[in-house]
Amino acid sequence: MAMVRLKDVARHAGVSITTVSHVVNRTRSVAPATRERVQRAIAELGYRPDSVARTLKSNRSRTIGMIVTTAHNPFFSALIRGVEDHCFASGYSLVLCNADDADAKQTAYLQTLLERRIDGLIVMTSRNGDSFVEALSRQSLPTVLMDAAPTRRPDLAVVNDDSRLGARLAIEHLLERGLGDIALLTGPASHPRSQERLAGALATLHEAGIAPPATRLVTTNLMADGGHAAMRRLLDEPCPPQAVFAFNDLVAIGALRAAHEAGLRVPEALSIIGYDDIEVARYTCPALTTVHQPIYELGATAIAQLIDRLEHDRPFTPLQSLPPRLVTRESVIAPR
Amino acid sequence: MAMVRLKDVARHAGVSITTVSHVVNRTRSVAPATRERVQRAIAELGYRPDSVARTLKSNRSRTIGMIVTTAHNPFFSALIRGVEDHCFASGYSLVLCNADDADAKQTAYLQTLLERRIDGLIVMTSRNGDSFVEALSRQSLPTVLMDAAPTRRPDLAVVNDDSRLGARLAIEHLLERGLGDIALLTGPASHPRSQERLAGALATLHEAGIAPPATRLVTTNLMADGGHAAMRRLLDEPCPPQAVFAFNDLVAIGALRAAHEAGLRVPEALSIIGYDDIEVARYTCPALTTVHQPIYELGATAIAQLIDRLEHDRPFTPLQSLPPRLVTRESVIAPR
DNA sequence: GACACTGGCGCAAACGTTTGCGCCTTGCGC
DNA sequence: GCGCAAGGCGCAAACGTTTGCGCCAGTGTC
Repeated sequence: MAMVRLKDVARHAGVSITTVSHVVNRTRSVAPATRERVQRAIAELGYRPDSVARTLKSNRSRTIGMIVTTAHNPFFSALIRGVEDHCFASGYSLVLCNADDADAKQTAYLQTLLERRIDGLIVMTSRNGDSFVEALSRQSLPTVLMDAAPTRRPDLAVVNDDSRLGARLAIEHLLERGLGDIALLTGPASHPRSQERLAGALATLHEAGIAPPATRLVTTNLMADGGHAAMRRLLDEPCPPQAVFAFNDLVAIGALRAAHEAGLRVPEALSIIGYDDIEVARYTCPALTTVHQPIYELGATAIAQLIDRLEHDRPFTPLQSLPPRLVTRESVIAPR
Repeated sequence: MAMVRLKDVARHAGVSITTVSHVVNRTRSVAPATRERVQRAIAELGYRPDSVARTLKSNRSRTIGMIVTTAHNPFFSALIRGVEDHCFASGYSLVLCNADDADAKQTAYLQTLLERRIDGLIVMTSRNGDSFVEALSRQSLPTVLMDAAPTRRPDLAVVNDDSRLGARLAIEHLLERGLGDIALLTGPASHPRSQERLAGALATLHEAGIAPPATRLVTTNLMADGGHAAMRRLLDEPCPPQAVFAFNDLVAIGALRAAHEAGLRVPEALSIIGYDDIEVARYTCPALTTVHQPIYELGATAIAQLIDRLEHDRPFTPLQSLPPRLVTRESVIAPR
């Protein structure tokens, strides 16, 4: 079925292509009678404007690219969801790219996206490689970085959760419950959020006069298997910790499982607190006490800002940090 | 930074636009000396072809659309991942659309995608609305349906897991363990996979001479909260079942949680089996016995077939059913 | 030495839009 | 009755490619 074009509509309505275009785009006034004739022709023929030709001519694609490191984390589904909803509502399309944190792949994706003339970009990777950052900075492409350090560039914005605060909430909660011997299940050193959480946790402990020994800091891959392995290492030690702060829920779930396998009751023998509040966190046994990130809102904020910039060229807010909050469930021991 | 165009390269290399284009696309022979000159010019200027203009002219966008109902199910992350990886490897881009199973939204997305001249489409929705199916059938757009009934249309292929077999595996496993009183936690009647699983389960039970009463069939929304609610209803009955077959893992996890809350030990007092084998299934306590779907492969198969069709116009295989397999963990009681 | 062929390349017309420029026709003021 | 503004519309040139057609030079054939 051949597509209907502007010229078909024009012929059918007995006007010029120009007029049809102006009717479609409301871009100059057209006599009511003509307009109606054109609109009828559009409806009868089922005309839909070709967005490829539009893009070529007008240099706007109404497409935004999103590069993520997929990490197998349900966290991302919710995030993408937040982005995608808003895109749709504003008539934008989303091109999704899983970059695996591989610098070469990120850069390749960026190239592809540029070739497709995306209007804006959202990047959420745990590590931004050099060649990627460099390639990005050569463009003047409105970009929102998630999980990154703030910058001064006017075409770059950052949207984050306030991980330092989140970590503080977690640690304070444990301390309030009388739990002073806390192990930290961190992420890789290249992961900005992990570093923030680590800094926040350490600062809070420090204020309480606690300086955890090196054995209480275990690096994980931020996935369930990593949490599991880390917890086992901790439990092998002569004197296991009273509590564990896992830097995300997947890690906490792995830790939970390791404790279960070791026959340790949570929270009686060991308290565990997570971070993210992914969907399943409330369904684990025991249900996971965790720091809630406004995941969907994080995505929505990023895209809202981007589209706002594109549509009304409003300047970027350089940094937006959304506050996390504590969700108390069952995996931390009740106060005595 | 203005983009480099074909004409810039042409000027720089002292040849015509035509020649540069042919060098880029390897589409007709060019004298070695000239070719090298052109290639050098391309490298020096950093030329990258504009895929929008290409699409306009050649009517191929190297873009494929994917419409999913996001259902908050980690299942989808893995699936999308499978699709996306293969897309990237073949130089295609993926436009992602969350349609929420809303017919109007699905149709709207389809329109948008058509306007963008996608080359192919992958649809995974639990229910394909009428207006959507009709709009789709008016196009001759190569499309792979996942989770749908096979069709005879040459531009439509279906990729599935063999849910009937999967259900059989689950039920047989329970029967082997001496569990005859089984409740089924199904999905909505509009969900093709659920119907297949239901049919498979019922058939297997029937062969064993068992016909479950209506109270043993509970419909859920295929999410954790639904599984939780369904399980509670079941436990409220005077005589709860010995075993539960949940039609996906999220439902199983909800059920697990409900059993836990009711103080019922799994699997000693109640056996639970799931479906999908999502990442977290192995980390629940007890770890979930479930039917493993080759999720990533499902996605990979769909996209591989689609791209194969687009690139080498190989005809579609109308139906591919990938075999699931049983994964035995801890949530079903051991044989006596 | 005329001829046909071939390899190497360029011209220019598409693809489906958007948009600056400018041409009519009216209507109004004087 | 003339001038002028304004409203209503169309022409044609872009946007950056791909590609059919055809030109030119060089080579081999009889």
